[in-house]
Amino acid sequence: MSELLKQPVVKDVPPKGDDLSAWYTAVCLRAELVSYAPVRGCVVLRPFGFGLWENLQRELDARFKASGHENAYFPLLIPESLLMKEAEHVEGFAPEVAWVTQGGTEQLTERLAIRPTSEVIIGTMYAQWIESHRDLPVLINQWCNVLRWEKATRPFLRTMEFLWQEGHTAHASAAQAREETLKILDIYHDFSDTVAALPVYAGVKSESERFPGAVETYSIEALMPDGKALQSATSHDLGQNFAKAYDITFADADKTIKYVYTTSWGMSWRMLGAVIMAHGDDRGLRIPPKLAPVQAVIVPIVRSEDRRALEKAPALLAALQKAGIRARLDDRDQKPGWKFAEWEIRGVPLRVEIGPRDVGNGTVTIVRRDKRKGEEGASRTVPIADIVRAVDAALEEVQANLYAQAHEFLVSHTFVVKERDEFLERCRNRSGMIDIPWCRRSECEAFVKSETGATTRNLRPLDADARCVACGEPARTRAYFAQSY
RNA sequence: CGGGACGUAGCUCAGCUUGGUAGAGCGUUCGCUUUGGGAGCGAAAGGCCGCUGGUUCAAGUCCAGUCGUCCCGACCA
Repeated sequence: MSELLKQPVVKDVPPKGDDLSAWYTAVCLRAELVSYAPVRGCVVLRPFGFGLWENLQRELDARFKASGHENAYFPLLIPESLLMKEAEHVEGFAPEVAWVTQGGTEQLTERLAIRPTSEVIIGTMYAQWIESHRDLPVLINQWCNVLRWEKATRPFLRTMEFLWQEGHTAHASAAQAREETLKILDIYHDFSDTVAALPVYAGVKSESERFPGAVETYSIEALMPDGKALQSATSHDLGQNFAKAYDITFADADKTIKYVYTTSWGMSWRMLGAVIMAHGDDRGLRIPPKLAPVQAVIVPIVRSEDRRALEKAPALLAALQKAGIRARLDDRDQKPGWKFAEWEIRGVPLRVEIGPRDVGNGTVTIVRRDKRKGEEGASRTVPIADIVRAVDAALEEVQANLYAQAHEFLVSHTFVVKERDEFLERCRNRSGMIDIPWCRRSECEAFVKSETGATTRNLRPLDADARCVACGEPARTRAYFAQSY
């Protein structure tokens, strides 16, 4: 048999390396994360996909709460007159705002924007709520949907309507606002590392990549297998820009009236797109255990004359669930091989097999999704009495291994470049994250973009005097350049 | 929003050039045999040929418009 024919055959999922776009879309649909809806640019988030979102939500929300934030909910619609107040902000979002112009059968006298983000409506409310320095800080987050009239869309990465969380805080001083902005950046970084198993670069955005109306924007940036970067979350220090536009003032301890300093920050379901693309393989998804809606699926193997495995399985399921493991029993009338393939496409981290052999021996077989079939450590057989401990341990191993693989990819595709020609060529051919000393000039960035398609992803402090690799001017920062999603 | 491709069964597609009875594979349903890597045989169901209009005795097929999808750019989380 040829090497080609020995490869596992996966129906409906093209090889990841051939065409990442085709693979990505096929996997999202085939794993039943999303369906296309009869609405342009929108998707239905199916139960398995929503399960991913719920886990992201639970993990992030816990971190927000632990750092003193509370959840609230603000309206979907924003009156046009309010939206227009912050000039830079309006200009940034104008091309992608959708408008409600009619209510019932009557034309509205004032158009209502469907929120593309909620700085405006939340800022307006903060102006009413905040009077004294004793009212600060205000630390509020909301989980909601937003709408942006996108021209080209893909599941999770860019849809017109998407789910996200947006935090909005108000502070008495610039230093406190900056501290908050960075604290949230750390939370996103930690979430990405420990839950999504996705190493990222965190840093500040260049001027041209900054959020409309922000003083500084910070981001975490992940690297995708095709060498393009994916901005996975942003945290904005808005300074007093929004406070001045929406008149958010407070009486300080020194009896003077001052504008507050605000921040805003968000992570969307785009993060799930990053997880799908970064971790998946030719057999489908590989979901980090901490995000997986189903962490372990029990597949009983029965024969017509021997159905004992099916009888044993519910007790295994109960044991796992009692230990807090998100387990599922697949007792459908399908062949085992069919179920193996099905759950692999869906990226369930562990499969627990119990068949006649296991029943005889009092064991179960645990198979890891992150490893290839036959790879060392891919499967282990353990006594039934040890199932909870063994599954827990294996889940941790999968989580750690997915991170390690993604980390290896990021490190091996980050290039510290000193020569201009090499820099431009690596930007052009999507080598990965191209790390250079940079002059921080918008003209320089614009030139690189027009030449190669790459822009700065984010910046961090310069460690030693150097010249900008792109243009030769004195460098003022280090920058990661890459083409981006 | 520019360039390109495409909308026919749940899915992947053939049929269109040259107008004349709606097709295949996979999937689905039922039955029997199977079950440690996507089973076999038999039977069945399943279609406003994206939508609107035009040409024609006759349109899946030709023409126009429209909506949607995918790819490549520009824009964006």
